[in-house]
Amino acid sequence: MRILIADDHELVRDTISAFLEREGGFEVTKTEDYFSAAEAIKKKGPFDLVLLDYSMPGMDGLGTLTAAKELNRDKPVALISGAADKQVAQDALAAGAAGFLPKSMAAKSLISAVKFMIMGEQYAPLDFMTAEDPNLDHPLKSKLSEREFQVLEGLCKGQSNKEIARDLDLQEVTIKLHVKTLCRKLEAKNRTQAAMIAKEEGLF
Amino acid sequence: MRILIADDHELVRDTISAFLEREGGFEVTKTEDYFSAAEAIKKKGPFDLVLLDYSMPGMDGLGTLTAAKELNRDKPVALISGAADKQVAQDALAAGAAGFLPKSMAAKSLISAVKFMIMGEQYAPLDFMTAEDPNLDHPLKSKLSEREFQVLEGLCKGQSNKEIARDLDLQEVTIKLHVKTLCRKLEAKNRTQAAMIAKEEGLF
DNA sequence: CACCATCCTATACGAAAGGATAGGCGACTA
DNA sequence: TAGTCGCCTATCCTTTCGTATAGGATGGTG
Repeated sequence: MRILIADDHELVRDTISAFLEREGGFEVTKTEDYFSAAEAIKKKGPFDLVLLDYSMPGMDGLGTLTAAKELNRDKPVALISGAADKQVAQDALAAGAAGFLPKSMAAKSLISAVKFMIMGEQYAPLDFMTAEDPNLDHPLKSKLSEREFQVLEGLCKGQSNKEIARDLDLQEVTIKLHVKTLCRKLEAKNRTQAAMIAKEEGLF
Repeated sequence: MRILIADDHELVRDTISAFLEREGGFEVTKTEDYFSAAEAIKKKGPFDLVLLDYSMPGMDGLGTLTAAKELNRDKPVALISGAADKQVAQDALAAGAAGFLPKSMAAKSLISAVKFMIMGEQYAPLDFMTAEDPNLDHPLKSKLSEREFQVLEGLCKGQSNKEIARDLDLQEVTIKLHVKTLCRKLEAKNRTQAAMIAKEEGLF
């Protein structure tokens, strides 16, 4: 079985390929960017599996991935990434990627995953895909002040301004103020919409 | 490789086992309920993989699954199901199941999945796990009348009663009524909480 | 220091929401 | 036919929300 691995981090590239060769008995070709990967695919015919780093020179989103897949005559092409989040993984799989491999995954699982994808299945670590998106420091949290954030939490519980005021030991008018500014920042036109936006962001 | 498959539907049991034997070269043992499955595990030693139907005589939730796993000396035990939803699958995987196989899956993928699980990995169909839970006829939908449901949708968009009334071509007072009864049914104390409840149910 | 931002409070007013009660209408059922 | 139920409308009233405007307290910064 022949595998192409393209990653600009030499360490990653070499350890993964060494492991695949030694433990999995695969024949591995290595390149360090997308351009040379494309070259390799053209020259050395379709590989049984192509692993592309999501963030390396030449990679420009999912278009590059589908291009690679065409080059490889529709044989499986998967993404490797150290940083990308669940959303990217889902999009990639929807776009026809054979799989998504976080660099954090266990080496042993890597072999299984590679074999799995070569068989034509789609792979992604279940815990990775299932995990609630902690959204890396919520974009909201940085926009809102501490107080506004607390008030937003109250909104999400369906509390009235008065109740929130009691909980935070403030006056009701103050809560009103926070609700207003908070709605402006979230581009919500009222408390209900603000609460829904927070919910959609996976907050609370 | 030795596999045990336990399913009370004879057709399912036989077709799957026949396929696994012919195409995968596995040695398959069949039983029709959990009790005889447990017997088989005790007698014929640990299997490389045990497939349990989620709804067959003797199965009582996830406890039965972990029990089977112990019996099988911690070798992989997976669930098969025709009807169970994503939530069950997630819980099963969290409880240590080796995988979750909907009966709808392609036979070819079944072989891959079985091999994958025998290697010690966790398997579940990505599209199944990723899909938004259409929650089989939302429990809410049955409690609420058609109108109330439409109004709830408006609430989730953060619309005012007036806006909802315009959209549904009704009077504002009517919307108020629906909001009130809808809140009572959902045990929400106001529109915001009702919207949050709907959101949590994965609605809209 | 003056300046600015954030947070808190106060007063006031119009808009919206929430609650109660009552009645009309169509559909279904005993 | 009368009774029931879901849906719609109406009136009345209270509470809550949303907005505006103004001012005080604090803490950091040039």
